[in-house]
Amino acid sequence: MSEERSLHFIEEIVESDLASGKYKSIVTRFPPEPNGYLHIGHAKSICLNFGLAKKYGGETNLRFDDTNPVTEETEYVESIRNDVKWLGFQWARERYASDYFDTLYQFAEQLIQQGDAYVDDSTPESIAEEKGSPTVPGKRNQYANRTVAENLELFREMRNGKYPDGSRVLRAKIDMSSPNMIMRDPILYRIKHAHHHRTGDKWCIYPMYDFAHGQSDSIENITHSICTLEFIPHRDLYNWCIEKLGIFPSKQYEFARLNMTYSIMSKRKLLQLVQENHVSGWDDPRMPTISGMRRRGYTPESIREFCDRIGVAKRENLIDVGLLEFCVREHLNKVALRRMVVVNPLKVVITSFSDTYELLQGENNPEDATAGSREIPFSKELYIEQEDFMEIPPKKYFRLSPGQMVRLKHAYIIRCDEVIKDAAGNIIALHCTHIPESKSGSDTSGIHVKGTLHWVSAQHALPIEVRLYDRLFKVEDVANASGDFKDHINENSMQVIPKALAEPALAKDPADARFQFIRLGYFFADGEKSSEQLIFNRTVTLKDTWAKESAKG
RNA sequence: UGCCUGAUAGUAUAAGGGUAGUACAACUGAUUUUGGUUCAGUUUGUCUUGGUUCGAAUCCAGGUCAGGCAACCA
Repeated sequence: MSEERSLHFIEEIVESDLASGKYKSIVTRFPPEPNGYLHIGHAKSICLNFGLAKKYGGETNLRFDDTNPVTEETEYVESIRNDVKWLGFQWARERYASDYFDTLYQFAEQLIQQGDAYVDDSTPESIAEEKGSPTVPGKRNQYANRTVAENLELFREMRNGKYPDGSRVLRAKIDMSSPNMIMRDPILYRIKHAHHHRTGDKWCIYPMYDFAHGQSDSIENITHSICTLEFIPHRDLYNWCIEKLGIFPSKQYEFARLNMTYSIMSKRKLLQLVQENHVSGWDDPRMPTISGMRRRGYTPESIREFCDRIGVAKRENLIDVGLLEFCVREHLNKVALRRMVVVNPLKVVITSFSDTYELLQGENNPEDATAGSREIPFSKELYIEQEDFMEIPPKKYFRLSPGQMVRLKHAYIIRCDEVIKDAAGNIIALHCTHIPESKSGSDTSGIHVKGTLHWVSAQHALPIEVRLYDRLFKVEDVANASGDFKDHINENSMQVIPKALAEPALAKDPADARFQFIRLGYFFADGEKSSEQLIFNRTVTLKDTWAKESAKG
C-alpha cells in the first residue's frame, strides 16, 4: 500500500522534528473558510493534514477560518463537517477563528502597547498608493507617528462602534520599504458592521487572515501549519506576529495546490456556476466538489487513494482527471455490485425458447465471492444494446451480427438467424436461437464465442431513467476560463436517457427507479442522493476501444 | 526591470555525490462469461551553459522558462 512510498518533503520535516525532540508529538489543522463547499483540492489538504497526524500519532483540528463575516455561512460549516467525516477523518477538536476574537483583540492591544501597531485613518486608496509597488518602496503617513495612548484609544473606539466601515484600520508597524509587499505595514483589523454567523453583532471589527491564522495556530499548539504556495510571502508576517506576541512558535510549511484537467478549483468560480444555474447546485455530480463526487458515486477510499498517489511537492501541477477516475474504477471494481442495464434497447426474440421464463444465477461481484448472487429472469423476448448488433460488421467486431454467435452474460449462447425490419427498413428486432447446453455454469456445448453481451428480459425489465455524465468542461486547461463560462462548458455533459431498461435486481423500489449513470460505468440512485455503487456491466461502452479503432479507419 | 517559489518521460512523483526508479497514460502479448478485470512486457525523461569531482538530477556560478506577491479576501 501507500505506506511503502517515499516520504513527502513535509514528512521529512516532521520526522526530523520528532527525532530531534523539538516536539513530542505533532498537531496539524485543516482550516477552511466556510464560504463554499469543499472540493477535490481541499481533499488533498485534508488527506495531508489528517494523514500526517495519523501517521505520526498526532492530532488534527478542524478549524473554521471565519474572520470575514460577509462571505461565511452556517450552511457551509455543516457541509464541510459532513465532507471531512465522509472522507473518513475525525478531528480532535473543532475550533473557529471566531472563538479567539477576544484573545486576538488582546493581542492587538499588546502590539499597540509595544509600539508595533497603529491606527491609520487613511482611505483604502491612499493606503494602497502609499504601499508602493514591488519595485518602488512604500512610504509611511503621519498616522504612523501616533502615540501608544492615542492608538489605544482609537482602537477601543473602533471596537465600540464609533466609526463607520472603512474609516480606520489597525496596521502593524513593520517596514514600508520591505521587498516583501506583505510586510509593508499590513492591515491587522478592519471595521465591518456586519453580522457574524457565530458571534452575531458582538463585534464590528474583525481581524484579517494574517492576524488570525498564525495566532490561532499558536493558541492550538499547532506544530506544523501546512498551507498552499500562495501563502509563502505571508510566512514572514506569520512569524513576525508570533515573535512580537511571544506565543507558541507554530511553523508554516507550503505545498502546491491541486489543479486538475477539465476541472475548476476556484471557489469563486464554483460559486458562480451554482449562482448562474449552470449546475444544479454545489453537489451537482459534474462538480469537482466532495459532495458532487459523493453524489456521483465516488467512494471516500478512492479519493484518499488519489490524494495519496498525486503526492505533495512545491511545483505547480496539473493532474490528469484520468488518474482520479482510475482510482475510482479500481476501488469500485473491488466493491461494487454488477447489474445489467440496456441503455438503447433492441428487441431479440429467442425463437427456440419456451413461453415461460427461467431464473438464472448471476454473481454480484466476480472479485468478491462474499457478495453473493442474484436471480436474473430469462425469457423468450429480450433486449440487447443497439450498438451490440451490426448487420454488416467490420473486421474484429466481436458482437452480434447475422449468422454469428455470442454469449448472453450469465445465460446462453445465441445465434442470430434473422433480422426483422419495418417498412422503412429500420431494424426492429432480431430472431435468434439459443444453445440449451451452453447455459452459464454448466456449459457442455463446447462452443467458444468471442463476444458476451448484457441484456434484460422484456417482460421483467424495469424502465429507468439513465443520466450520462461527462466532463463539465470542454477544454483541457480551464484555468483561464473567464467569468463567462459559455465557451467552456460542455453542453452535452449531462445526457438524460429516459427509456433505458434494467434487470429487476437493480431497483430496490421499482416505483422510484431512477438511476444515474456516469462515464466511469456505474449507477447510483438519485432519489436519496445516495450512491448505489453498482458497476454497469458494460464499462467498455464508455471506454470503447472498438469504436476508437473504427474511427481510425 | 524588485522580492519569493519552482523546473526529472505525455501527466504526476522518487533518487539529498555512485545503475535515473514508481504510478497513471500509450502501445504489445497472454488470460477472461462483455473488448472490462487480471497478468507479462515495450516505448518515452534530468530546462540550458559553464565549474567542482574519479563520478553531478543532486554541490557552485551565470542564463532561460513558468508561477506567486502591490484585497479593509482567505
